[in-house]
Amino acid sequence: MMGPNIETSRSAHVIAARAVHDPLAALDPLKAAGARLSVKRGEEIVGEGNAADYCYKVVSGSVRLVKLVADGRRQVCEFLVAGDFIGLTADAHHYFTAEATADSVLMRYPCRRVESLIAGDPALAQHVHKLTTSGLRRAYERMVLICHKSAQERIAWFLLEMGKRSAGSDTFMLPMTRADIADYLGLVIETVSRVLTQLKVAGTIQVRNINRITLVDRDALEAATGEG
Amino acid sequence: MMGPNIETSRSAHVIAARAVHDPLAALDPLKAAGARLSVKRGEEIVGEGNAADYCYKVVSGSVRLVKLVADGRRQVCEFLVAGDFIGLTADAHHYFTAEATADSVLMRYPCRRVESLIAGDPALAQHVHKLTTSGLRRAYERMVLICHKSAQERIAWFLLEMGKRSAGSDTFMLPMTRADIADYLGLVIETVSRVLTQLKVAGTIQVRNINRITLVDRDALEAATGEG
DNA sequence: CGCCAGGTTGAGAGCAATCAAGCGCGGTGG
DNA sequence: CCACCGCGCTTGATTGCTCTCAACCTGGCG
Repeated sequence: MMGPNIETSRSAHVIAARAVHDPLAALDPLKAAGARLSVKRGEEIVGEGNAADYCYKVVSGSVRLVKLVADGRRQVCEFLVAGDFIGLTADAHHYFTAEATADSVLMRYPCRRVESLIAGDPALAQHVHKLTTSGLRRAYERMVLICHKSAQERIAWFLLEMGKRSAGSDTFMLPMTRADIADYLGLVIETVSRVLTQLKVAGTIQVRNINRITLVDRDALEAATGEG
Repeated sequence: MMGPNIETSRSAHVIAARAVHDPLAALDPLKAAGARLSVKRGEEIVGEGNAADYCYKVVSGSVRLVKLVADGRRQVCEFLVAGDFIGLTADAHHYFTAEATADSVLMRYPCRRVESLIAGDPALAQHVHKLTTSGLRRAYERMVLICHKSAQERIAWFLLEMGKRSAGSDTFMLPMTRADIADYLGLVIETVSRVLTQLKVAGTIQVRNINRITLVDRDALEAATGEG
């Protein structure tokens, strides 16, 4: 844990400078230590309670963070896409299960290596901390959504959110099942299906090939979120 | 801004050693820069969207982190007690409102000072990161609670949680109103009141002076959470 | 061609929200 | 000292949104 410190502190300013453009570029030295792996839809990446030996970066595809409930139900805590990190928990164990919702490619890094890299680079440390607080902010916002919004409002919000992730394109694929969406929004499959049908017949969205969505009327969707 | 850095980097190993007992002892150099302030019940400490100039540590009392919804409702995202931090967000703005649920005492620190201190102390940085991930873990767990548990189960869980905070004592004060509890658990005041009454008549708890709770039958409460 | 997982649609029930009224206690002022 | 007031809490009656249970559909694949 002391070795890497020496090496990274040597060029702290250089790394900080690069960080302006891509803070995570500071993780470049990890390339050699990282393993590229492909996972199929439904495959588990980390299990809740597992030792946090490795953390991951999503290269492509889509990942869900879930918590499993005693009675067999699930809570989808977050959907991750390309660029997102899994398992930078600063703890000895993962507190969630991560599974691919679609065929995905990941980079796997030893947590110890990442941590020592972070320890030697305050700018990187701050960026990683920012990623976590950002996750916390999103979690808080979703609590509002779940506790104070109707099924229609939640799904309208969700579709707009997915739209933003697709670089603003009006047509995009949902890389997860209705069950995933339901468990993410605190609903059941049937309710998700019903609301999507309602939005479809109202002409607000189009649904093709099950998971291909087109946002026809963004204004109507915005209005349906119950915000402003 | 430079003063603390020099002082802390000088004795990094000493601080790391102390950190075993109290990692936040590394914040000691801030004592001089910190201001002690008292806030009354209901008073706002930070407002959502405010510039993150200051962060706070709860010395005594109780604080709620809330998000305000357009229609006037609220979501209580977290309750904080002595020792907890407010506003270590690594961001320019606070993404929640913080208010005292009871008369409280806080220490206020300039964020810049704290950040530079963190930048010079990897062990402290990791500890702060750990605090944030811990908050995220709690948020995820509460999503499970809100989405998959009944009103009875949520309140049973809440009472046990409050019991743990009281050093395991069976009798303790709830430092917040029914409205706070409701907004924390995704319920309404009336439901909280009804369930507390049910637990009272069932002999599971005692309620005295409105907010003084005694856990009479912990086993029954555990069972009522719907876990194991 | 048949299977199966994922999705849709329908009927009905239930839990918590809503609406409404009343209670209890602490504080304040006459 | 007592009457009043107001906030927080309790309790009751009713509504309604979503869940549950159940049947059926659809598309991909061996």
